[in-house]
Amino acid sequence: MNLSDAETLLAVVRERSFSRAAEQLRRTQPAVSLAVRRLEEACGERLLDRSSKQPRLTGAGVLVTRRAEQMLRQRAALEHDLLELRGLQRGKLTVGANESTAFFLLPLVEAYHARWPEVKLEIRRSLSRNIPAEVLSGDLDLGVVAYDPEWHDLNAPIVYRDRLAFIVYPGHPLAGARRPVTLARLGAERFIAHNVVSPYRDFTVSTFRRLGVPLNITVEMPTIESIKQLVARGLGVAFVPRISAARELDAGILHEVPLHQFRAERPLRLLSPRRGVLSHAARAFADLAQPLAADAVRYTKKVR
Amino acid sequence: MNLSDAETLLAVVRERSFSRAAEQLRRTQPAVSLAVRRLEEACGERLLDRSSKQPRLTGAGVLVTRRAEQMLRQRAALEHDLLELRGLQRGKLTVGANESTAFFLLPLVEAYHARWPEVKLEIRRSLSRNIPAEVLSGDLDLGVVAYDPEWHDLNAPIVYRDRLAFIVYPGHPLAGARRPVTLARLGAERFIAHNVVSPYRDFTVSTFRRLGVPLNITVEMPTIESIKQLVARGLGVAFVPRISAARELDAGILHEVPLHQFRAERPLRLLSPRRGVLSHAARAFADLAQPLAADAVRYTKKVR
DNA sequence: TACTTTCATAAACAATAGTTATGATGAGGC
DNA sequence: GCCTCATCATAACTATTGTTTATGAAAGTA
Repeated sequence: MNLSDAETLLAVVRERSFSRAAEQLRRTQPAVSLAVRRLEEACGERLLDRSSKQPRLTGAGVLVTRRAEQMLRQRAALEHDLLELRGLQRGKLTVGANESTAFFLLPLVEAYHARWPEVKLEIRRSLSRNIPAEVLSGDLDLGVVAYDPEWHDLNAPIVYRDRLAFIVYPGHPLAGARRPVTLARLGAERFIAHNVVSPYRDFTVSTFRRLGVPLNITVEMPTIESIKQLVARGLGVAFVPRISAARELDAGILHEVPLHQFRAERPLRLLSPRRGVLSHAARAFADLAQPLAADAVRYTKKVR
Repeated sequence: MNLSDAETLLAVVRERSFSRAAEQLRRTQPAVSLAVRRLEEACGERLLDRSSKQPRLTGAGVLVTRRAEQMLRQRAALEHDLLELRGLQRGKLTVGANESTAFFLLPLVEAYHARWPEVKLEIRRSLSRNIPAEVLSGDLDLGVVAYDPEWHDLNAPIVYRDRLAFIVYPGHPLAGARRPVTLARLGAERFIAHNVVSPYRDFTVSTFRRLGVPLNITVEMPTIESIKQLVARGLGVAFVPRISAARELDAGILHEVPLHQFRAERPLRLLSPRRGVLSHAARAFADLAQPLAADAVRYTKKVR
């Protein structure tokens, strides 16, 4: 059984004539006759009674047309689905990020969702080092990491440059500092740190050690959000990715203090499979990330 | 888009391999590759991501397989429908008859329905003279009439021989008559007649006239059923098709009186289109009518 | 009865799908 | 790290299928 033959049968029924059906389908009349015959042979039943003036459906013909209509409806629905998918009125997109890079995604998610509300966008927390493999395996459509995986089958363009910001609460003695502060002056501070191993944390610990400055970590918290809250309440100071504290810094809830001798800047990269198929939804996300990234780069440069 | 290509895609997804799918479908591997590619070209989307070890469905692929499954399910359902139709577990059959021939159909309907309860059997009352045209036009699948239409495009085999029975109520003076009664003795009877013009009635009226016997019609009734009831209550006598009174005659509610000089026997014919398609349901009905008819013929002959 | 319309059929041609042979690519074993 | 095996892609060729052109048969219509 063949969809185009089914279409032909329906045309014959609709037009009540083989020749008119042929005309409408831009075929010749024998082609229509043969199509109907093919169907009849496939079904082992006569589908049209040609004995009277107008072709009439037989009982079997009624069954066949009913099912054929269903099938063609499915095909039409599929075409519609695909159009939607292409127009991003449908689809699913899973982006992997770890806790700190997730902050970078927030404004992107917002923009993406505003533009294409019908695409289901999922940000999946994942261990930074697993993300490349997950992108490659297809578990993730895209990934955001703070390092270059240097895998030949992954694209990993830089989409953002973030840096660690040293934050304090507004009443802190350093809060108003205009000029960069030396790291040595932080030896007396009580630090609130992330209890997850990350490149940022490693860098911080090793830099302090190198300069012989004591790093006094008094509290460890599982999320950046909780770290910011503690800092805002004056319980300590912290290093956090700047993007993750942007809102609080703007609002004056937290203050950033510029530092000498400490520059923890990491480019964020958007990982996508080089060979695999990027969905329309993923491509749109990447396209959206690019200009936003440019802005972000300019912004961080200006501030720095 | 093509159902067999859709099947191929599903096989690839199921087997997670082009070559295994090919094996299962009794095709070569390139045939499978081409089928998938055809689908992809038809959709304008990649459907399978071949970059990883196992082919993976893309978003578009998920949409396509979902719809393809639906379509194939429809096709399977259609096959099932056709099997049912062929096995008479489904279908519809419309048989045309007029009021008197309908009685002939009663035992047939019973037998047919008992054998194939899933076939919707409709007995449609129709004017006798219209039935041939309705069979030909397809409004009726079959027709039963008491005359030979002699249309070259209708089959009209005799399936039953019925005759007019002269019926009286059990207490009637003629009720017990062993030997045939002459028509002249009926001149004093009060007749209950059908108020519909029919070959039977015409024959009766003209026979009485020819023999100079008065035909005293005191009541006219619209249905045979009502005539029988009046006769049973002793309100008069009547001529009715024997088949229509068979039950009452057997039960002794009515008595048949054999007559001299009066033999109104008409063969009932089953009309079917000679060129058009007979449904399985109709053919089964005709096949059922044939042996039953033979019995009936023997039976009436015996009684006569 | 001749004419017209409609569908069926046959032969030739065109298009499509399938096969064989071979190449590219990546995974796994040594 | 190199080789081998497995898997899918590609190209050329072949087979199959579908379409057209040409014609015939049947039935309705003037």
